[in-house]
Amino acid sequence: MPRSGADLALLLLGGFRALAEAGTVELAAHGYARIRPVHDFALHSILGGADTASALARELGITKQAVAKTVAFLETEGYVAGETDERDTRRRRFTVTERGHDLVRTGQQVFDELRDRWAERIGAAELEQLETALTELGIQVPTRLDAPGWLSGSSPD
Amino acid sequence: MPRSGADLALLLLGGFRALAEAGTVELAAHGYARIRPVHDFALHSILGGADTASALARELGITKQAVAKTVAFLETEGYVAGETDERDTRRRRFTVTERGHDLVRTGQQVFDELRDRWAERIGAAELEQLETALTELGIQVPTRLDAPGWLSGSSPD
DNA sequence: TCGATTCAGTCAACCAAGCTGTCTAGACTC
DNA sequence: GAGTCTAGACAGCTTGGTTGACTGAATCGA
Repeated sequence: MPRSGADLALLLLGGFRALAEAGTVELAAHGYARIRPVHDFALHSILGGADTASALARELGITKQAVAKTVAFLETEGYVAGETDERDTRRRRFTVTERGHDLVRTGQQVFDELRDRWAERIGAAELEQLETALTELGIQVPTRLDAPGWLSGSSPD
Repeated sequence: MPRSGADLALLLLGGFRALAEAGTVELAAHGYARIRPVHDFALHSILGGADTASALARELGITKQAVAKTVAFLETEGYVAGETDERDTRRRRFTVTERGHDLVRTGQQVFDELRDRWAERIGAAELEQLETALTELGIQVPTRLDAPGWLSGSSPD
C-alpha cells in the first residue's frame, strides 16, 4: 500500500511542528518567552558577522523593515545590544549579549534533548536514517521561516 | 557525530517546504492558481460531510469567519457551490463542483508524483522507513496549517 | 572637490490570513 | 410564547511580513 504524497508532506510538517511546539514551550519555561526561530537565526547570523540590519536582511532573506522589527524585539528583550558604528555612522552594529548567548545555548540544548527523546522512541539508527534520507534529498535548510510555501499561497506569478 | 535537534527540525520543515513549493507550482501549472492546503482540506471536509461553514470551522479548527473567507474563495473560483438549506434556512450547504473534484484529483496526483520522485532518488524502502519513523513518533497530521508553532510565536501564555 | 550614486535605516501604509466581539435571524426546547 | 442555541455576517484588531518614499551618510568619478 503506497502512501500518498500529501500524507508525506503532512508528516514532515507535523514532525516539524511537534518539535517546534515543544521547543517553544520549553524555551518559555526556561524564561525565554515569545522566541521564534527567526530570533535564533538572527542571533546566529549576528554571531556569524552579519551584525547590521542590512546584512541581516540579506542573510535572512527578509526585508530591512522586518529585520528592524525583529532586532527591536531582541534589543528590548536584552538579547542583543546595538550601537552606532563609528566608522560609518549610518550603521548600527549589533552584538549578542550574555543573555543572548544564554538563549542560543539553551535553545540548542532544548532541541537536542527533544531529538534525544525521539531517538529513544524510534531508535537512534532510525532517526539518523531519517536525517540522512532528508539530507540526501538535498533538502536545504530554509532561510525564510514564515510562509511555508504551500501554506501561504506563495504562487509564483 | 550526533546531529543537532535544531537541524532535525529544519530538515523536516525543509522537506515539507520542498514538497509544498513544488506542489503549488505544479498545481498552478495545471491551472489551479493560489491554491493552499486549507483549500484542499476544506474540499475534503466538504466531501466528508462537513458541508456547512460551521461544520467546516469545527473540522478545520479555525473560526467560522476564516472559513467564510476560504469558502468564498472556493466559491468564486468555482470549486464549490453553495445554496441555502431548505430545511434550515440559516445554513448554506456546500457541494464540491466538478472543477473541485478535478482539483482534488490533480492535487493527489501531483503530490504522489513528487513522492515518487523522492522514492526514485533515495529508494522506496528508505522513504517508507522515513514515513514509518515519523508515524511511529505519533506525529499527528496537523489540522491547523498556518502558524506552525515555533514559527509564529504561539507561546502558551 | 563637487555632484551623482549607492547604501543604512526609518516611516507610513498596506496585505494576508487569521482572530474576537457583536449582531441578526432562524430553529429548537420547555 | 420566552429563552436559548445555532448559522452566518460585519466590523475591526493582530501578527509578521510587504512595498514605496524618504533622510542622511559614505563613496565613486570626472
